Amino acid sequence: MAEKELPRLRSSFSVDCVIFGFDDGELKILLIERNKQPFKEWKAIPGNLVNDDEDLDSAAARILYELTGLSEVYLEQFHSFGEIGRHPQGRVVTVAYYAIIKRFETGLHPITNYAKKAFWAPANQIPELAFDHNQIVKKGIERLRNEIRREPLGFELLEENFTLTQLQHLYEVILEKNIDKRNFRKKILGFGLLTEVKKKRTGVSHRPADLYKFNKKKYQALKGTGFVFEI
Amino acid sequence: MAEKELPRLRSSFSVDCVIFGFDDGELKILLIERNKQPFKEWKAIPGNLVNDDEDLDSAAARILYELTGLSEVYLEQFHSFGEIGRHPQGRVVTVAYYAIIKRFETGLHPITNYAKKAFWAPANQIPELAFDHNQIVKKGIERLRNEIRREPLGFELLEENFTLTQLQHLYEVILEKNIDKRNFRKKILGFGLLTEVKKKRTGVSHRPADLYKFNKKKYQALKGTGFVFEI
DNA sequence: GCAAAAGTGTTAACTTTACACCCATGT
DNA sequence: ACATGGGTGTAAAGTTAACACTTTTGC
Repeated sequence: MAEKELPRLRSSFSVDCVIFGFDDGELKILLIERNKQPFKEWKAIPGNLVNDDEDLDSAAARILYELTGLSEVYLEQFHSFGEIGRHPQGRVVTVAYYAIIKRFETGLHPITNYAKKAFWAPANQIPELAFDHNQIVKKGIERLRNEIRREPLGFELLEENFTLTQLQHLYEVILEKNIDKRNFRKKILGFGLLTEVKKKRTGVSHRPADLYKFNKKKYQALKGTGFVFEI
Repeated sequence: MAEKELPRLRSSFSVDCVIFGFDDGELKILLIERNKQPFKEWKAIPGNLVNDDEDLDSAAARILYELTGLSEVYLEQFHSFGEIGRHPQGRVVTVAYYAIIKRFETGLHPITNYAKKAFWAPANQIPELAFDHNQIVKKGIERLRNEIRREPLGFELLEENFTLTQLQHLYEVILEKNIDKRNFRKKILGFGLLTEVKKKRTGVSHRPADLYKFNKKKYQALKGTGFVFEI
């Protein structure tokens, strides 16, 4: 902790975001190095106080945008944390969101002053973080693991066009189990939600894989009629 | 709305509880009639501001206790609501919890001043409520419906000893679908989590049903080894 | 031609669904 | 004896799990 006396805040609330990306065959989380007290220079997940004229969802979207420049992103509230001593300057309840972004799309140019820098850390090697952020990250990962089985979130983590092997690998990493290739393909193609696109995947020294993209509109329509995506 | 000018609150947070009971073959929700401005005399779900020296979970437990006298109860946070205009007196973010209680155990003696009276309303006939409480109730019911399929919450709604028909009926009402009697029994007994107790169910003019109770300890143990309860 | 990942079907095990009759009690 | 809900098993359909070889490309 090692903080000096800081002014007391009035009771207040904030939003913190667990931002997931997938790269190098790993699930990653976006961290910042804080540029402000308290916990100045500590690593943390992006978060900030909510403005008086701002919804929670808008605050989460703003924080994400300030950090990544991305705006059309899967973003969902998952839990609020309000232990008495979680913030050294006063009572701050935080509402935690998780976001899923296509990692490759963003160059991480924080247009905000609260982050000295931003970087990706592997989800299973998160360093000690400010506040109760380790707890928030833990709960966020749990939630992602649960949700990704019943909602087609995996596609949000990959480029628009992807191979079935990439997709399978993503599920294997997040769910921490091996999946049979043939059964996986049978099931995922059986949903009829993937459209095959021109064969590509060039530059690899082996047979090039077919590329697919996820048909989001079709999923939305099916979902309305009671269809449940389930891996 | 029809409220007169009221003092502005500082930005603050509260806890609201969707309290479920099951009775007369119906899912019920505990409502109060408010005794205080704003929304004095409106119907609402129980809720209150969180004290400065109180965790969110403790606040939820306190509110439940004040209303029902119950304390060892399934109680879980499910969503926070923070739209800008949701509270007429200022910015109040509320953290919503749902609680599941054995309906018969409590006599509803509110030991609190914020409720004029408390009463049970059928979950599908909720009147117009104060604040955004209708929205909170709606989301709470959705959550219960999802959770009850994967967590053995149904038992929390019944008396300690119950018949399989009662249990089946509960699932039918909450999930809004018919369930085959033989298949239901096969599955639920197959988990090995129900212990048969002395035959009773007296006073009914037909063959008396066997009574069972849920073995919570066994469930906890199994859960630790990866077992998933699923209806 | 070799290394590397892509692609492809069948069978057995298991799970889910559908379905109908006799039983124990109170009146 | 009759009305009422309690209790029971089997077979077909569907789903999941296990498993191995050929194909296409770059080098």
